[in-house]
Amino acid sequence: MSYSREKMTIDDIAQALGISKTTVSRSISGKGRISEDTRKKVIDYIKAHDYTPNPIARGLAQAKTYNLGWVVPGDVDMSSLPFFQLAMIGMSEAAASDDYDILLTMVYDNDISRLEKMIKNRKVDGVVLGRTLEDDINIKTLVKSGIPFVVIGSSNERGVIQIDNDHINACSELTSIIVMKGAKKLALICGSSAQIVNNTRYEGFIKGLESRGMKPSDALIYMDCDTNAIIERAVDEALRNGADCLICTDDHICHTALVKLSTDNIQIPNDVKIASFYNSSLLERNQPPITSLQYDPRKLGFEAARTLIDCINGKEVPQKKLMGYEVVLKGSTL
Amino acid sequence: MSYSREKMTIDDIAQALGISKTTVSRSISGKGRISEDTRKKVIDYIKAHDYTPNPIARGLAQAKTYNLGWVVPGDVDMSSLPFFQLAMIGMSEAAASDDYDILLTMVYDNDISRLEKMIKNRKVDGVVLGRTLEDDINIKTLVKSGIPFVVIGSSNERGVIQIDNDHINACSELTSIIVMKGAKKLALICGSSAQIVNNTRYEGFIKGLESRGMKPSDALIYMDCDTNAIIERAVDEALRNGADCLICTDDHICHTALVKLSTDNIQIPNDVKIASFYNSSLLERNQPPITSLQYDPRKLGFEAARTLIDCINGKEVPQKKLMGYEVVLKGSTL
DNA sequence: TTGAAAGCGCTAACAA
DNA sequence: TTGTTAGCGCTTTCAA
Repeated sequence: MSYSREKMTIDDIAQALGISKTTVSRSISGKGRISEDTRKKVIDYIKAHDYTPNPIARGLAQAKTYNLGWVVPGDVDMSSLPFFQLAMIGMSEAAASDDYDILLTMVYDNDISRLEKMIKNRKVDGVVLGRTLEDDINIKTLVKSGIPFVVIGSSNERGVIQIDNDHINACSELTSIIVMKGAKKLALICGSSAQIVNNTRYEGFIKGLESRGMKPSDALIYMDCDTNAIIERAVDEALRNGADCLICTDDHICHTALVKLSTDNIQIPNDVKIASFYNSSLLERNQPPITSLQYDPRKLGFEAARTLIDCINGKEVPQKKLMGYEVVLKGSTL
Repeated sequence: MSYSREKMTIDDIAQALGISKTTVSRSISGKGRISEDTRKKVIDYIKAHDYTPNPIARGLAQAKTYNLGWVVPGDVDMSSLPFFQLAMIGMSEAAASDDYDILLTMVYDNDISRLEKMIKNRKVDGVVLGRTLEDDINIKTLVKSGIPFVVIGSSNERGVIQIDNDHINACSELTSIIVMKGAKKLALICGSSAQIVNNTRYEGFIKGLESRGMKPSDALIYMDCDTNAIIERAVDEALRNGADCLICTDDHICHTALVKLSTDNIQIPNDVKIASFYNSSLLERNQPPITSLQYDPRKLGFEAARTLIDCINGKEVPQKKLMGYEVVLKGSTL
């Protein structure tokens, strides 16, 4: 294969074959009626001469870019990095199979100018938002712009297409199992309630309790554990109040809790059990291994891109799609 | 701000202001001589009406895309995901400040078709390759294509612009310190020699030994520890041969070694010391904490993008740029 | 089934 | 300093 930079155009092909540009264009796109003969002639010529249409020109003519925007927060903690990377890989697979590319944009809590610019510049045909917040300015911006978009996560905003893990049932199931296995006093150590996913996990937790005939008040709930200090304090307090199992909403929290427990010489699972509603490599080598929920971020990204492309092409898509999960029981809740 | 999709063009502005398209274009780009008066008039109008030029059209006219390609392996192990994510964030910062966007491409060991396509489609003005291999097909492809590109990592290929961590000095320094602190028999557990970085780390290790008057043969060297089984065997053998310190070339290896040591009930640092040539969050919560090298992948990405943009603009850039590091001594080598 | 011609929105020679 | 005029490479009416 040669990547000759000297560009062959649709015109060259037309001339070489003694037909018109239009015919060549139609043969390539498959639009409009064309005789099989000429069509084959064109295709063969293209293959033989290794021609690639210029997508920029096509973009100008069709007002399309064949790019999908991928919007991720630029200031997340280390432990959620793999999630975004995997979702991106999934997206890229779905996109590639439809000849779309992924255009990356970073947003920050106090600065979404890059997203605004990407939209105004019309550099993408649609957008996937990698994470949702309560009262999300990114979503508002996207809605207002009228550009097709899909979010990974859930949203209360009207009409937003959502691809999410089935957090409610997953968290509920894990909670329920833990209660069934004998835990009497659960403590939920929950991350920032600004992130919708944490509220969803909270709901699942409650649902799990109730499925076992317990009430929210039977548990110890610590919301908005944003910093390591707050997490440690929550762990402390939970133990003092007689918690026999700590449930962490993500692995960063769980990790911090584990460090705290280890420092205080508290044994798992003998002194207290622990589980996490999200698992990453951070926890996998812990001794004992940590009971947790397992999702597939890659699939999430894949589905988001597929759905977005359908949107762009004007197909009907479901407003919300939930992906599966696995409950992985390990030594930390024996 | 309004994202009105009804597109204003340069023509509309020209007409509204009673001047020509050219003048408008020149006012915006700053190219060519223009009176301050008309220039200001145009700029004001644009601001007042919230006009944004269509980059696709500009791209077609200038044969530029204002996109940088970001090429990453799609099949890496979990532990190196954060590295790529951070490098990407850095890239995106540098790109944004020059009004470039990042276009993502995934490559696989046995399939670089996405990269080839990105190049042939002319969807990017240049490319950053996120990792280098010995005899790298991606690099060969890029060289052949003639497109400007920069690699993160090192390469033996002629004329390739490289941005890399200063692995040699970093690894040498860490090795040297460990010897100085009393280690007599070092074992190097090294990853795949298909990745250039591992060979570079090996070199640094040797250099460190020699700086203390030791010879390579004074150490135990295990190359190509690609799988967990091989790593564990290497650990086993090293200990049997009297190693008093294991040096792992990356944190995945280190992690696996730690699990093995823990299983075998071998105490760190009393029975054996351990250190890693690369550190990620995987290791940070280990007890005892692990001595390791610390780099800044974000800076690496930033520098790569900056350099690439300079390349694209025809500036002279250094063939190779090395970034700093920190040696972080922790309890695992006490 | 095919072609001519206009146009997508911008840039850049060349003139004036 | 400004304007005229061709394009950039492709798609898409409209006619033939």
